[in-house]
Amino acid sequence: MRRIDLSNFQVATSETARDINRRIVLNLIRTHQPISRADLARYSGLQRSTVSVIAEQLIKERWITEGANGHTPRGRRPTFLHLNKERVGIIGINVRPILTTLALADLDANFLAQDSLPTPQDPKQFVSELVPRVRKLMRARPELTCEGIGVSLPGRVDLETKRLVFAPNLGWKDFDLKTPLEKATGLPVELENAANSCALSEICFGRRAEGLRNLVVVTVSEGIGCGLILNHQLVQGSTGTAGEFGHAAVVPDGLECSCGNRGCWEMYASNSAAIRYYTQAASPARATKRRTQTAERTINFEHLLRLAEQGDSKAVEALQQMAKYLGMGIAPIVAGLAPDMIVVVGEVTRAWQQVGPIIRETVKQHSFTCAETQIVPSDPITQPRLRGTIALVLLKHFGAPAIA
Amino acid sequence: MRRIDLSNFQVATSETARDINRRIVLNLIRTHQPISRADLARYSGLQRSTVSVIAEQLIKERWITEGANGHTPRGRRPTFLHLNKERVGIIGINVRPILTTLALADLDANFLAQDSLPTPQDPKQFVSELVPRVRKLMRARPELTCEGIGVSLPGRVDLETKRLVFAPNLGWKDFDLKTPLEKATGLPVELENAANSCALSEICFGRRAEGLRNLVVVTVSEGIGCGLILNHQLVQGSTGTAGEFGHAAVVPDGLECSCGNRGCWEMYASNSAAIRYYTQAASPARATKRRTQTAERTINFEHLLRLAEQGDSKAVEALQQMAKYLGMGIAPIVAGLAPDMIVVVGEVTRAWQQVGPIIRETVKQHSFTCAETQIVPSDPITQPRLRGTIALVLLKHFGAPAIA
DNA sequence: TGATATTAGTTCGAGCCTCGAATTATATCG
DNA sequence: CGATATAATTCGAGGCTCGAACTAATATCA
Repeated sequence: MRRIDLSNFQVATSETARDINRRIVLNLIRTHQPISRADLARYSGLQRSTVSVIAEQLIKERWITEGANGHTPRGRRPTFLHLNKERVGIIGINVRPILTTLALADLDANFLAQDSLPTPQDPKQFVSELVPRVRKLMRARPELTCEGIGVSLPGRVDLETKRLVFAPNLGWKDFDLKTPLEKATGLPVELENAANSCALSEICFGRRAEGLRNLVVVTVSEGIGCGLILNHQLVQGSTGTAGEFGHAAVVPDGLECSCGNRGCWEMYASNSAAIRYYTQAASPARATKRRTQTAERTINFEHLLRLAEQGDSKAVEALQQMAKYLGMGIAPIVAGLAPDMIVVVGEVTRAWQQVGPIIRETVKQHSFTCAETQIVPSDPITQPRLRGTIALVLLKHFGAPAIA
Repeated sequence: MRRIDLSNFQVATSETARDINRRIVLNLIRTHQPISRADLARYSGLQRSTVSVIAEQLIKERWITEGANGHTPRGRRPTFLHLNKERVGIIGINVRPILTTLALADLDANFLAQDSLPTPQDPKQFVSELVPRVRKLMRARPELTCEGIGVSLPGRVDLETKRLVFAPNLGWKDFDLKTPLEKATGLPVELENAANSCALSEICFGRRAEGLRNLVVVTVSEGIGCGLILNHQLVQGSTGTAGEFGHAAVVPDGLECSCGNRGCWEMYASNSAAIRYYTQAASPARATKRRTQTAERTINFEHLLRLAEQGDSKAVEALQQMAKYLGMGIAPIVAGLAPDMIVVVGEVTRAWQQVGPIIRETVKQHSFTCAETQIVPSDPITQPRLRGTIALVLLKHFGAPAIA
């Protein structure tokens, strides 16, 4: 039961009921397509007449189209409805420190065209390089009306100003990406943290996680980020910085982190940490802090994974150590939020056969009730970071209406 | 933006708009009373005619009443509306290991009558002792129609079965309190964990926390519990066990906890922990584990607080140690959930002048961005545990409607 | 082959809801 | 007293869902 937010509510008008039911029908079509009007009425509980009117409206607005006829044991054959893939396009942009990928997607969140560019150091230059590529993507399928642009960022976006306020890996500080992108393209732009994007991708399109009420995504790369879906909603916190469990301490008075805190989770369970474990094991005598940092430049995580796959015992041990700390950081999340599922995103999932059992075991040891929480790796094929940006835009039409 | 839950949604009917607007109006009356229809229209954005119809309906159903006339510089005087305190009663029950308190409250969550009883060991006996007292409370103001019973419990309630599944301090195991209480009284019963109740109390009636979007309540007594309000909603987790940050580790391989984990937060920051710190300091030689446990029976936390108030340095140090660990456990919550406010509930708030600054300082040191999160003590006068049970019942009428 | 049963989808009036203009009620001020 | 202003009500227009009645299409069976 939600409390009504008296500082920001929407009253109901005569069209509110339609808005609500239309969104429900649209969602049912998306998840059950192809589906007949009669079945929509059965699934939704609405009258067949009401479904017909809504369907007519959706067809007129070209959100859905009629398809082939279905089969029934007896009686008139149903007309199938399905989402109109020829109507709407969404641009998704996944900004990462080295490479930015972008794509045009249809209503089913299938990618129709993709592109990528090296991420420049300067955010202004980034915008000027990005805009022509966005335009090119839009021209790739000119029959599609572009509904908006979703952007996934390795940082945090201020809830009010929509400015990027914290992106240490990018080196950008307090930059407004939304306004110039909207001006240049004429499309509404939605920004979101990468972990949050992944979380949206999972609950909207995830094979196992779709529709879950409570889900936590843990993105593991140079740092660790968390995307929290609780009560079917993204948790952004008071200023948009929720999810920074990566900077919660797992080792009291441990290693100093760039955030100023000591013993942060991401100092022990990130890709960088695994590399540190490896180099320390490989050359224990020289394992001072300085040495470690220079070593990080010579071996990267990709390399480490390959070594582990080849059976290099030091690499395997480094991954196991990383997995143990991943589990130790996930444990309090399981205890505190009791999500239905935790999805791990990142290169480390490639070694899930070795890493997964250790994470699960550590969580089991360190958390109070994890019986119900599944811990699974994300499928990188689905490109959750990029696909989440599509969800970001689609939720405007498919999400629950803003009411009360 | 919320994703629509396709396994559990409500379509809109012709009455949905009224339901929504009615709840908005009811909330505006509650927070702004006395208030005129014209002002309600201004605050809500609804037409004056619509407000009038809704007000008429609420008056007819005796939720509100017309009061005195107001004053305006010119023009017809407004008729004030306010909640009808003579209409609805709510029974609240706060179950604690030693003492159970219960009260009858009005629509403004003011207590009209209170009662208490020693909590018996046997849950069945508890029900049979409780029921006559509930009936007595209802008879105290026979003109009030009782809307329901809210119960706050030191344990966790399974979301589906509504059974109490985990209440170590009570010694009850998997007990159904709801069904017998509903049968005996004929009233709907809502059960909720005590920390969650406090959280509801704070966002519904709290002086500082009312209406906050993201709030975490930390209840500190023999153990530590957390009530999470995120996006104006209680977070219950997949099975109703969310909030058990008390069983997240703050000390790796630390003291063994009854939950089986090691180094749990509540082993270091609960009242019991403070007592352990005190007894260890008072007789360091005999501070084996066994000794400590027997000592706990001789000194209680109440006693410790009084010693600290009198300036006993060992007692003060014990509280400071407790405060430090409180801060260390709050830090990851601040980092991970970025709430607008953290409210600390428990006896320890009596020593807030000493404890508060240490908590704040520790959190500042150990969390990434706490600039926005206020950390405040709850006011025990407001009886948040008990008042939260009223919120539990009132939210059925004042909460956002279940839609889509 | 034609009657019957069955299912899909449409039509249309009843009833609920909000909106907004017009109207009524009641103040203050010069 | 009349002008002006504010509060509250009245009432028709238009949007919405419901549900009964109706049309359309198909399989079954005598």
